[in-house]
Amino acid sequence: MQRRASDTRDRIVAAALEAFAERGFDGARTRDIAARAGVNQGLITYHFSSKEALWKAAADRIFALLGQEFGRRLEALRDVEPVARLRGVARHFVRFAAAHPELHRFMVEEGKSDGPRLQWLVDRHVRPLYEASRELIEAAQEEGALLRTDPVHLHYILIGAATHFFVMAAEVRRLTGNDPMRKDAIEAHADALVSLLLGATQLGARKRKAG
Amino acid sequence: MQRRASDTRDRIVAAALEAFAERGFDGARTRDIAARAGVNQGLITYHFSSKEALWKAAADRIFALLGQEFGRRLEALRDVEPVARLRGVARHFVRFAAAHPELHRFMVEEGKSDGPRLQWLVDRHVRPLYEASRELIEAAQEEGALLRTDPVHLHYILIGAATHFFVMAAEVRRLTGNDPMRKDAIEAHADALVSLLLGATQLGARKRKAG
DNA sequence: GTCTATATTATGATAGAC
DNA sequence: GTCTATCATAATATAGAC
Repeated sequence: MQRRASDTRDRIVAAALEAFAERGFDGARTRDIAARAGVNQGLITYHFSSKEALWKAAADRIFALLGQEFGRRLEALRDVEPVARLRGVARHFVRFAAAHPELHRFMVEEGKSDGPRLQWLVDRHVRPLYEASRELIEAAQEEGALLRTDPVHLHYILIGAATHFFVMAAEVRRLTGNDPMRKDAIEAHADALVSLLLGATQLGARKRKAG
Repeated sequence: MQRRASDTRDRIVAAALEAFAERGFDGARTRDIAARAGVNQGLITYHFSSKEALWKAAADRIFALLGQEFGRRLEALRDVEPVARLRGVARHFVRFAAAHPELHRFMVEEGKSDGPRLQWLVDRHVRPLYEASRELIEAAQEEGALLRTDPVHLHYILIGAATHFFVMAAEVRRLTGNDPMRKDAIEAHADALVSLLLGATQLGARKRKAG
């Protein structure tokens, strides 16, 4: 019984995440979410008291997955030098963006205009990730391997560059006829991003710290 | 009379563009658009037969502005070498993204999921711009100044990197306390992007002009 | 826990006064 | 051209059967 309820809750949250990412908070319809989850609309009010509570559960779900993935990744990369660590994180981030474009669609929906939902998101999820990102960036900058600019610019450049191709997957498909979610396309995108960010500075901005 | 009607029409379209960019097609309310334009809701149906027609007028408005701006820019840069041309266009693109974040918010709203509106957008506005972008990229690649990857990756990397910082302006403000739309922030963002993209040195990228 | 109603509100579009 | 008033529909949230 409790097991079954938990499954239902989970299916609703997963469906809600998709819907909120695709159409935004206002655009998403609870009836549509219920239909995607294969349950009745009344159940949403039962498991979550309101649309906003459901939205928060959806946000928590995808950020939990992100944190889990990158916690593992950072753990594995703990002992390598900062540049290789940033390279590994950037590549992993591209793969995550391709596997879960709903995260970035969700974020763009809310990050555009201010309001209580954005405030909640920034306080609860965005700020910790931003601090971690900034640490990676600053460490790479101290090694002389990364452009010395205010990390906030590099942070948003990295996110935008890594995710836009997948966020706009439908446009890419219509424009090119190819699927951006194909494995080779994902890896090509990661290659390009990492090269631009860390690898291909022709004029020698890169400086090795030690051997 | 006709002059006044034209003004009203224009105010409605401008308000609609903001609303559609912020909340998407479904999220935007015609009553809210009317309020922003300072007119009655009934007038929208008078000037535009439907919400969708208003949406198309809003898209045409912002893409006309973009085409106008970049037509001028490309004209001015016609005789310079491809690398400098791409550099100039990229810098100008960052400034445009800061001045008109509504374009990219609007595009993300529609580019996420397929449908008749996206099809209309791609056929009418996106494809011509993509072809022009690809020409610039390929010319710079032939000079050996730009990473040799499928231009589609560089195109979306460029757009994402240039615009995300401004698309997410509200998040940036909450996160950092600073306004990404300030002139120095815009130029710093453009500097960072151009440096990463074309491998320019941190210091003298802007001083070197044609020749 | 899950469903079938239904209450209440807000939406896009219309009709008609001025 | 612009407004007020209203229709028909669809939204979230609620009530209550099972």
